[in-house]
Amino acid sequence: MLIHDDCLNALKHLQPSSVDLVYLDPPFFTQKKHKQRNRDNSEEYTFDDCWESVDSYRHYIEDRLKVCHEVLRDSGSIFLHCDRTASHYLRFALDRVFGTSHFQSEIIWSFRRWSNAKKGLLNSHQVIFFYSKTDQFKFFQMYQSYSPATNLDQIFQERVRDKRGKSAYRKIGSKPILIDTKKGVPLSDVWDIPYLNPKAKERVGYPTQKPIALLERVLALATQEGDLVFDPFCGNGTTLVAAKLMKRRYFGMDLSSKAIQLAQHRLENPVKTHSELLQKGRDSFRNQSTDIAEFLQQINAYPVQRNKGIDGFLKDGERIKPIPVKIQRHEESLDEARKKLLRACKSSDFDKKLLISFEAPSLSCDLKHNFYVIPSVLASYELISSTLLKGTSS
Amino acid sequence: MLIHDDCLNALKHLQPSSVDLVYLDPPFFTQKKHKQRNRDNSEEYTFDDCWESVDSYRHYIEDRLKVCHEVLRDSGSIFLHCDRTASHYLRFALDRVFGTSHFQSEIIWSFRRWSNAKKGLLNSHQVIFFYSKTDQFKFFQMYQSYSPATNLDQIFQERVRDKRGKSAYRKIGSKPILIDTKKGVPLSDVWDIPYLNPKAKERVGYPTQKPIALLERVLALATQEGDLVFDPFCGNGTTLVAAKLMKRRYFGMDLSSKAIQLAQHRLENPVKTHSELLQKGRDSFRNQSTDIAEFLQQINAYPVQRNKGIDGFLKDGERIKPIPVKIQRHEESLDEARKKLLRACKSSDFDKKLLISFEAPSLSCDLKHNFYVIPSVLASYELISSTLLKGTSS
DNA sequence: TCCAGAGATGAATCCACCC
DNA sequence: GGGGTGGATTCATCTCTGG
Repeated sequence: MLIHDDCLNALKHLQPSSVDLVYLDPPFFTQKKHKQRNRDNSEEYTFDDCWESVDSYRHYIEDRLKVCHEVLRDSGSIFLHCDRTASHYLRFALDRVFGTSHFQSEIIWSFRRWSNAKKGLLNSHQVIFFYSKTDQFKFFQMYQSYSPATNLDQIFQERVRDKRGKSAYRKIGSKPILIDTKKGVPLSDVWDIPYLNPKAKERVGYPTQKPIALLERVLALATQEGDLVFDPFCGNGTTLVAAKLMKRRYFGMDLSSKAIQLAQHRLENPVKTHSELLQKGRDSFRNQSTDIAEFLQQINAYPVQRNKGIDGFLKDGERIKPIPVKIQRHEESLDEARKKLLRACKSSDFDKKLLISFEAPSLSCDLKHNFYVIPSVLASYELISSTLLKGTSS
Repeated sequence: MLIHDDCLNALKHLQPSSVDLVYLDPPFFTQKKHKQRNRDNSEEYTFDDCWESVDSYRHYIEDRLKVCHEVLRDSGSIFLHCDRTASHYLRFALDRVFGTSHFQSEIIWSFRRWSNAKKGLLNSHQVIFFYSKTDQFKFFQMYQSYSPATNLDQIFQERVRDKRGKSAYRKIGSKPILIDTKKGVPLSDVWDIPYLNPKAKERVGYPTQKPIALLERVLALATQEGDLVFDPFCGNGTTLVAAKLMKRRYFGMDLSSKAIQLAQHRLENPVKTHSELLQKGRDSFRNQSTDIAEFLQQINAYPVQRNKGIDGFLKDGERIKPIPVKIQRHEESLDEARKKLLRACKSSDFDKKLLISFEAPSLSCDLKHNFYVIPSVLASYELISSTLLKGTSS
């Protein structure tokens, strides 16, 4: 259900104590007008985030939070999305409306972002406050995998306390007792979820669009199938799309009729980016074994992850053009490795190329292609820099 | 320099406008008494974090922030460490004393933690607010490496704007032009720095001890050699130790004489954990190639990272004991793989073991050792679960 | 019914020992 | 002797009990 109205009037359309989850992404008090054009430039979406004063902003928010509180069931929760500009005001308002003791989590949505360097740190997170209406709230624990540094062997061993109260592993004879497989680590409050890619199909051109994956996680934590989800500032309707995909009922409101139209349209044809990054996580792109990574570090090169022919680029401030490096794999012949590197370089104008080989007998150089081969046993930053980096061609 | 006194009196010891960086880690308004014993149980360190009301806490902090503001140079900055309990109050205080426009960053210190599960998300971050005294503040940009998902090839291509103002890659003929090597991505405001390990030598037994690595990053961002660093709640003196190691001058105050003694002692013998984790990052423990990881996922097994003989454990809720799995590598013979798995299992009472082999001709089972070998071409969750997981022994 | 304090808990990490 | 792996330790915890 979608209503074009101020959410202050939500009670005209919703029963009190009927909603299981409120997710809202209100204006952030940026004091700016936000605009963005859609894909074919035919429409411009805007919203206004300018206020007379902090106080008027605070009142505006607090009044609407009160309505949210009223429509929520006792077992319900609210997730409030904010950026750093006014997060403290928003949390204050939540404390007042929901009560300090119903604060559950400060969720950090962390993402990687491309941006020009400014003075200072690159802002790459937003905050989601999670409050429950009462102490008895719906919550479905999720688990994440153990850290790679964890000693899993040991985690599976049963423990007891000895007489002095120290913990020890229970053993029969010399062998420890194994216990049932564990589920993993409870989900942390720092969520690394990629930002909606500028080219993602999921994008509809509305400002501040959130990835569906983020909303899916929120819905999975606090609702079941059939539950009612309410988004009082629904905008382009990401929350509602996520709800629809996950078989929750949904109700959205927005002051902009264009937003409502857009959301309506999205709900009829929900598109979710099938992104490998979103599904498998950033690390799935890491295809280098640690050996290779260490080798690259040794010769002072940047690692490159998504290229079969190039493993890294040599770092050197004085050179204008980077030099691609490939490290021969044990399952590759020297000639195969050579071909892969050349193929990968075909479409660019690298002037020199470097192959590190474990089977080449000595340093060699094919001057026609400016192709250097260095045996891995000799490879060092010093040798490389004296051979390749000195004769700079710009 | 270390002074045993309330930092409200800092001006007795410090000139106004003399300090380059203030880092503080004040009480968090947890309304609890915090204690911890040191390594050999000879000393107990405590501090009190109980307050009459939020207001008294707020005043306490605000008064001390005013002193910090006064001792700071115009080019100086303040980093205020807080947890989620009262971060909004602290930020209000900073806004009032330093001015909203001097807010620079909300830094998220994120870590992995071990704690028993509760209803809700596992709290695993703390917040550091970064404010500058003026707009002209010292800041030394740091860079981190590109995300593995980044297409580095493309980053190195020069870009220009076309007539319509859209950016495009500059090409000569069909080949893109390569530009100078880049420095990396500007440091983000989400910092993943491991929590101080329970067994770390760096630990001195004082509650809430922060890792030196965290402080080093703060100091590197906002100070140079010789600069003066002030910690008004220095506790065990981590900030000062970091300052000393980085050749900054330092000044610490604390209300507890035990803390001052401890800090003094630490400064005389600064110990910093030489941690592989801190140096190389968590991913250095990941020694599995993506192929192996995908294979494990396919057969529904937990990956194990730190073991030459065991690559994973089969997941199954109904079984009592986990079953270790090894996947034969191409550079290993079947017999080597077999031996490695058996050796790794020696000290535990696993009842079944599974080896996935690319050279075994067919499924085989050594009943004496309960050792199963499955050819990799046949390996699937269905086969494995019907062969190994059904006949449960508890 | 609420609060304080005791008791149970669990995985991430460094360390030290062992081949 | 040096890399690998088992073991110990911890709680700006979390939960439960009893007064």
